[in-house]
Amino acid sequence: MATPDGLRVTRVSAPIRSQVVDNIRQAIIDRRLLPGERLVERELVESMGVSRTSVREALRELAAEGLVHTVPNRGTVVANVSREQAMQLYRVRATLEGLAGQLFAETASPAQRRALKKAYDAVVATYSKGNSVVEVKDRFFDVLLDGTGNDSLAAIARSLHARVSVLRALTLSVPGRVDHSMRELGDIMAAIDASDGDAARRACAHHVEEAGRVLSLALPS
Amino acid sequence: MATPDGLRVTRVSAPIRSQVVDNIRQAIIDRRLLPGERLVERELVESMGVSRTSVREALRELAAEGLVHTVPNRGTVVANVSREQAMQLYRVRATLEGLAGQLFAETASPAQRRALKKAYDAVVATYSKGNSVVEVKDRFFDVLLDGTGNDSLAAIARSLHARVSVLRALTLSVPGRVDHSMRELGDIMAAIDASDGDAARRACAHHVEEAGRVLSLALPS
DNA sequence: TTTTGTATGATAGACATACAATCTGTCTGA
DNA sequence: TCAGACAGATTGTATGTCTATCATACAAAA
Repeated sequence: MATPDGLRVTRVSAPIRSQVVDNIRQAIIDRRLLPGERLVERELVESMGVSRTSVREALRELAAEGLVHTVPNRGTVVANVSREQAMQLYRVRATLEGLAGQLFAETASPAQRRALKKAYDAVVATYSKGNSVVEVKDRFFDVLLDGTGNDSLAAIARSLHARVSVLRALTLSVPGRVDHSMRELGDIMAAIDASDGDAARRACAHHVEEAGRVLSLALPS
Repeated sequence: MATPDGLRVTRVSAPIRSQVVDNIRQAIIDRRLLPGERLVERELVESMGVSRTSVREALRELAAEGLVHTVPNRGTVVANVSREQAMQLYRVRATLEGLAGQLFAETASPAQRRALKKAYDAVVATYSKGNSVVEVKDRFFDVLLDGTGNDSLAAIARSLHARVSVLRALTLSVPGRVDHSMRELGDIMAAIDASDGDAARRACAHHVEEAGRVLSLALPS
């Protein structure tokens, strides 16, 4: 039977616990919850108006994602990414986003390329105005990951991105970083425009590696 | 105060929940639980002798790992890896294990290299006897991951490995695959012996890609 | 003064129970 | 035949209880 995607019914009632997961995850990514901050079950229960069951199950999910740490009998805290761990994560991210860039350059559809170009233009426009490029750059990489045709890769890359997002404030505070970053983004765009998979891979990997390098300078060792 | 590490008390009792996680995860990896099989909470409660709370929290962790799927109001099943998803996962694995091989070749200590050589010899010996090389080969890659010095990479690679392990029976059933596999392993070992990071990366990636290619032939499309 | 012992409070870990919500069949009656 | 009602099974959520562990404070002893 032909079932057009347009008719597909999205599940209306998401479990409460997944809303709890999303709330806490977003709060961590947005730095409303800072590394090391305790996530006391009772407080979460009260502030979110759900049962302890839902809160605990949500915390298990987040722990498995690596966004929080649970110490037996002591509770859960927002994961604190050490300097060394940050370097490790950036190394993995560089490799994976390199793969993402390559796949996009090699396989993305015209529509996906147009979407990426649009996202890129938004980054440039925001940069020109002197505003923070954080959101638009996230959007750019979101589009890029979607265009890889590899959902597993996208999911893993996004997960890693979330885990290091707690450090993002540091990266951006480094003077001159944003300018370099823009140039690297331009290189990525150029390689993709040329459908040069190998160049796209190198450009994406380089972009993340540079961010990691800058971060290592800004991080308290 | 000098506190020798030898006196440190390791946590005796892991949380029951994590034992439940380990049990189910191992059962999935060992194919005692097959893809699609339902994980009914009540049955798990009875068979493992723990409360429903512990079982549910364990299932949340496994779901976050991607080893099981939870459909709201319908329950949890062992994750079924589609052909396409398998290809995606192998692509990511190839990249990550390539990175692992490179890091090992470039940074592993002499002791770690000896351990890897030992694991390699065990694979060869088992192969010569005509026995299944599954376990010894897992051991080989375990040692390799440990020697990368990148725990984050090791954790992610192991997680991916677990997710595709449900398909392993298929890969091994392909005639001639084991011989090819042994040759690829030899290439990896040679590159690492030569401390040639780039060659090790290519050899490791190639090994996984070949496994994926063979799998794609064996998989019901 | 420093160390050791003890009390206490806060919190998580685990369990049992209860009930609501949802899905999956089966059965019924038009 | 088939829509709809119905029952059973299972998950989703909430709640109360008890225990284990940790942090802290403070008293007692050396």
